[in-house]
Amino acid sequence: MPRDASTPDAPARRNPPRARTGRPPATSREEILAAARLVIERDGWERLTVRRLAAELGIGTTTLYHHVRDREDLLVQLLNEHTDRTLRPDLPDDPRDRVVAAAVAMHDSLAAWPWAAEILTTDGFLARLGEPALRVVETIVAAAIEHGCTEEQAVHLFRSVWYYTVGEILVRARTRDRRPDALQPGALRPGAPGPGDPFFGDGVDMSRLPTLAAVGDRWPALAAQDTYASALEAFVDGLFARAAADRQG
Amino acid sequence: MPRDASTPDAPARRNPPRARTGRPPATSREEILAAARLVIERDGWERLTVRRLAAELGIGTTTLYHHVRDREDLLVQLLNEHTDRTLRPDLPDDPRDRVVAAAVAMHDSLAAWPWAAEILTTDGFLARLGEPALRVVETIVAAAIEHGCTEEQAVHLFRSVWYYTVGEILVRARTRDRRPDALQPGALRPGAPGPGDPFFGDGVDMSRLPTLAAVGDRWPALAAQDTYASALEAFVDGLFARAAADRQG
DNA sequence: ACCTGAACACCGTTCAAGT
DNA sequence: ACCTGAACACCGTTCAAGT
Repeated sequence: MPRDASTPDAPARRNPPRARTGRPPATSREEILAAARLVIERDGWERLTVRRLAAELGIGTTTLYHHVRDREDLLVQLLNEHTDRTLRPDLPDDPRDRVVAAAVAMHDSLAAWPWAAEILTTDGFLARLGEPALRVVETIVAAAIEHGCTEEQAVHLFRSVWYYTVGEILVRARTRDRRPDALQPGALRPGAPGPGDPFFGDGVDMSRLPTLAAVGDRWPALAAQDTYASALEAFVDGLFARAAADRQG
Repeated sequence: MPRDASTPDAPARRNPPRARTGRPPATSREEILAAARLVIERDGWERLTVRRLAAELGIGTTTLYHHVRDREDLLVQLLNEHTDRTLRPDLPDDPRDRVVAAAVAMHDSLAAWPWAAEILTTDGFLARLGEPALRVVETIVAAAIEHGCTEEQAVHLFRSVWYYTVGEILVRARTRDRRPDALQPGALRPGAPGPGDPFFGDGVDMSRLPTLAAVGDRWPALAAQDTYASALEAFVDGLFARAAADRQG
């Protein structure tokens, strides 16, 4: 029976107070996470599989399952380690600005690791977050209450901001770079849209969609502009205004 | 060389004006989509694979690739057919209300099919949408312009609303039902959180997260409440206000 | 006490050949 | 003109055994 795979190695295990019995461990949580980062950096995020990671470490695939519960557990541990290192927001005094700053910090930390997209939406993800990430959640909910929200409104506000943030990261992570010089696999496939093709209307009659037809090929360029923070501010202001109105009656 | 797999069968093919040569087609786009819907309804969305779908139709796996370009193309066709049937929003006269109504209609149509989550974020998804879905995009962008937005602001507004909507659908689709009577696979696994366990703080010191500690176990119940439409209204109002302020200087 | 080969039960996609 | 078996190149996960 393996020891609990999702818990970090107990200190006693790494600094044994007495001689251990049996085989020494072939690897550790730290080595596994380091190897995973190496694979991601060297071969790309798509190449990080349980089998590949084991091969990278020179251990049997099965052995990995003594240190991580499953693939998802590996990913959550990797992300928690990443937020541990990168999520240190500067927090303004004003509660409204604090909500925005905390959300932007969370967004930037997650968006910097495209593979985060794969686990952002898994069940109970929020509850599996490590302390640095939970601190940001705490910051947002507490600031919303400080601004005048009820506890319930504050939780709803966080959740709405979270949906927006997750959606932005997910869509962006899967949107291939459309710069003209970006050479993509499949870019020259006969069916693939090229620079000369219209963005909308592959077989659609655009005469009944005049606004989209007018935007036309400018859509991808407009969509590529980063308006996350500015729309977030609008969202937070709108949510605060609505919450205040709801409290009034 | 197969004919273009992503285009619907030409009418001439289904009603041949003269005798065809060669083998008659073993299946059609319509039969494939109908079989896919059957597999989803009967076996669940996770079970819809290219191989299973071919087996369901009684044809070789390879044959399917004459009718769909790849798995993603199958999914997009399936979703376009779904929106074709379900996306018929009632549109109010007021532009602001029209943006909200169109976004809610789009949300409800997509949220009703949990498997939509898998393709919502694929590259160029918006451009591959069918006419009913594009009509909703048109509605939102046009209404934003009617409300006073520039074309650019209107596109950005749509995109922000889209991120929020996609995030909501994705997170909800992957959040398992937490009602006490919901029996889940793995629910009795030793490591899985039970009703008695705290929601937050699996190994985290909650004393430094007082607000989350105070919310505690009530979080999942609060998170389960549907506030999509109400937060959407706040978002749209906030975006309109900000766009107006930006135009002022 | 810890590690592992081999197997289970699958995937999406493509090639070279049928019919 | 249309269809297909077989293969390619993989997956995550688990079992019954090693050492």
